[in-house]
Amino acid sequence: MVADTAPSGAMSRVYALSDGNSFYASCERVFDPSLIDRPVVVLSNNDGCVVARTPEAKAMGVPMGAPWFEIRESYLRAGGLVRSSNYALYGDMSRRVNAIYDQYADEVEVYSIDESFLDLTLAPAPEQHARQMRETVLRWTGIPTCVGLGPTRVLAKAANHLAKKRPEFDGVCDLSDPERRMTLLASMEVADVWGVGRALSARLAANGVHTAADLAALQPKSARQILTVMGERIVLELQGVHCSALEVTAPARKGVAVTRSFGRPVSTLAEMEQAVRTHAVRAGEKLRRHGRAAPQIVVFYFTSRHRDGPQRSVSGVETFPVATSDSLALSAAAGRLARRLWKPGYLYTKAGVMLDGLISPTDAALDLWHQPDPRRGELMRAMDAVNQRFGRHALAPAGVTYQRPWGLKQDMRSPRWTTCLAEVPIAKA
DNA sequence: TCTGGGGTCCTAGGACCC
DNA sequence: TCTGGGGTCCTAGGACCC
Repeated sequence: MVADTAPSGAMSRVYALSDGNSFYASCERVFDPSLIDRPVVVLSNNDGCVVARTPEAKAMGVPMGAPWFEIRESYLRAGGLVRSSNYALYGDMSRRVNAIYDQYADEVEVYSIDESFLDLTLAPAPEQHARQMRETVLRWTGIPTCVGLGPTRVLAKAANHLAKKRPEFDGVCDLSDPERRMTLLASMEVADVWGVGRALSARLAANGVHTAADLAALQPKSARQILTVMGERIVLELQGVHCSALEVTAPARKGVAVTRSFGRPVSTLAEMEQAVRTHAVRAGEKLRRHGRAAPQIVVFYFTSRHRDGPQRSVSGVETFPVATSDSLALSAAAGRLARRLWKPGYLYTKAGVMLDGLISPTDAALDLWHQPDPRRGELMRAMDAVNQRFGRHALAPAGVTYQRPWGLKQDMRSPRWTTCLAEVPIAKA
């Protein structure tokens, strides 16, 4: 039996999932018309692998996640175009798109840089409403989107998947109607259901579950046996039973990590120390932006499995007397850990700083012997304000430099068209 | 030369306690 | 003769997501 509303007569809702098509690549196209109708890929940090592809690049057979060094030659030879990722641009475009969603929906949950859940329950004709919204987003920002509609978030996600894959939907798919829903879910592989990855779909296949409709037809109890509570929730939501609401206000951060591959391998302690101290300062900025404090810091670094030579992977932790978001304290601790863990004779390729178990600074355990210096808070606020005004690298603690030979590769980054005054486009008469 | 970065949630199992 | 059992807390690791 298929339940179509939440129990006890609760009002059934209409959720939408709207996302930008090939979002990063679409952002690049908005400001560079020479990319229109051409194959374009956008690369991950460090120009490592492909993270976004225009339909033309997909048609050339470039797989998602393809290592750039592997496809580079043949891709460029075939006329493909490429950009390093430009997060300043994508983040700003995302903000603009969400500002439009806000005008069309009662509530918006920003789920990721290119996806938002919308509550369209009060819209008289949700599908029409979604089509109008889609047109407005395209006209005002230049970003093409697809929208999926359904009574639960899992169904809205599934509908969005169908809207993207099936041109006949023209960018909007509605799974509100139970009969139509079962027909369409039967055409969808179970691995394409939100929350079902490689491991779970293998487990499901062993139980004869191959399509999204098969999964929706399971008894929630058997789903729980096969997939634990997550699976039970997915099945209920596929059946139209509302289990998860929108998270309109972002929940407090639990962890923060800053990790980077090096532009080239690092073999000296001086460089390693500088790298992790720089990561720690960035982590401190994130902590303060989210209003959190870290009780401890973890530093790690390792060599690459993809390289010959001796391998080494280490990590160490230092606990603070009082949870902190002070960049100077974080950086000093990171430096100590880097030294403590150091062993020469290796080509290290990646290092990172992780802060977990974050708390609110006001909950930081008060310690009679370790009273935080109030001037440190002032200093951090001043530093953040200066960097906000004059750019991220304007002011940094000693021992942290942004002239890093070990830093990122991003040789093909487009200008920060919308967020950096020196790089805004100039219209010619 | 060369394979991203940053999150969340859940579970199993060990430590510890009474 | 005979050597408990149940609860809680924490952590590591797996799985998933974009």
